[in-house]
Amino acid sequence: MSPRNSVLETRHTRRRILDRSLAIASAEGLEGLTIGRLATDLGMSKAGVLGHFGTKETLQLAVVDAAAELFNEEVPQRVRDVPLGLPRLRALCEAWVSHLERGVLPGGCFFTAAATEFDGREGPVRDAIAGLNTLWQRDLRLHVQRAIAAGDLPGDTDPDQFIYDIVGIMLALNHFQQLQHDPLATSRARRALTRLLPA
Amino acid sequence: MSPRNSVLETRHTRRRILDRSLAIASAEGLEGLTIGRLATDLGMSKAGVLGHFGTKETLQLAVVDAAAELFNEEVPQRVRDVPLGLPRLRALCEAWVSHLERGVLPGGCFFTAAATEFDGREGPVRDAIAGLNTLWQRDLRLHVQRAIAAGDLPGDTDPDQFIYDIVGIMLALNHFQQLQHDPLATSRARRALTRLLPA
DNA sequence: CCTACCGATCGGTAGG
DNA sequence: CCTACCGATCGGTAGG
Repeated sequence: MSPRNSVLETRHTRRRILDRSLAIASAEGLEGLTIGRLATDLGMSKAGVLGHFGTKETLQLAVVDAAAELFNEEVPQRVRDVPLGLPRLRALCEAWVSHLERGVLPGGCFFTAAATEFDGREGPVRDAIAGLNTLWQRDLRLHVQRAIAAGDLPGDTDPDQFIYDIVGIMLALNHFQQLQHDPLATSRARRALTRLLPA
Repeated sequence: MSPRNSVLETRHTRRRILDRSLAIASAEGLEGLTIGRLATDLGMSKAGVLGHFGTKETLQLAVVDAAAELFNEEVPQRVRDVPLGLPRLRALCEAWVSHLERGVLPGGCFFTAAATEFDGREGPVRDAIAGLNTLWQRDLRLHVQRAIAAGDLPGDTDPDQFIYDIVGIMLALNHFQQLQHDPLATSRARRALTRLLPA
């Protein structure tokens, strides 16, 4: 990578590249993220950037990973002390809304952008995005099932239908926020979630 | 354009370009739609393609227009005989689901793809997408308001919240269909809509 | 980490 | 509608 830099500095540079990549990719997509643009933004050479990842696809995979890590810190980690089942499910959704409300990434939800961009393609990047999506939905389903078992949700609740509804609410939030700049988007999301998740 | 072709042939070529563009753009995005790719697919030269539009941006705007026209034929036009208010709203949503179910475009909903791709940018293409979105939602709102006035929806219904919910259901349909290839996506959408729109 | 390249492709133009 | 170009940028490599 760099014959002059220490391991620590190398790691720090990699982090800088990934942070900038997340910001760019959330707004312009994982293809709009070009090595040249990244190099200019960071005041580096293209070869310097690419040296950390080898190929653009490896960079894209690293960015997807970094996005998953960020989401994990922003949502599940923040509510890990909340009791399992319905309370946890409610807390997860609220943390999710709050994450989008705070505009952590300039282009809104990274995974919505990446999923829409790559759902019509093939390859490891698409697979990584779809896989993380599946994992997250499996996690949500677990809490829905627990809530049903505890009697906090009606016994005839269809867990997958329930997750479908939650995902729809979150996709709509991102949509109204990013495309229409609608300041009421988050309160609409919260209202829809309150209706879905009884107190 | 073409000194050898008649006006009719020219119009036909333009139509061919737009049809192919819609297919490409729904799957690969409006940026992934390149002049060279389009020319190869259609067995034309790049200059031949570009001659119909002048610039790529003009082509993109024409594609957005063509997508709006297609959606109009596929959804509102098909249910224009259904009584206004709740019946019409239900028919519109069903035609919308059916449009996505039939996979009219290979990449799913053009506007979901285009909106996600351009919501972080500026310029006439973004404005066109956002404008059409606003128009369509205004149309939906009209029917919601009529349904409320007719007593077919509760008097305390918030029209914008209602539209938010519908949009979420449709976005989730496209999401589960395109990313997860979930064959149950359409039936989930219909179930969610049935719950929202009383019979 | 850099400079200095490479072939391929981008959007677009000139001229017929 | 075509051929034949243009400069700019793409991802990527060689070599230090």
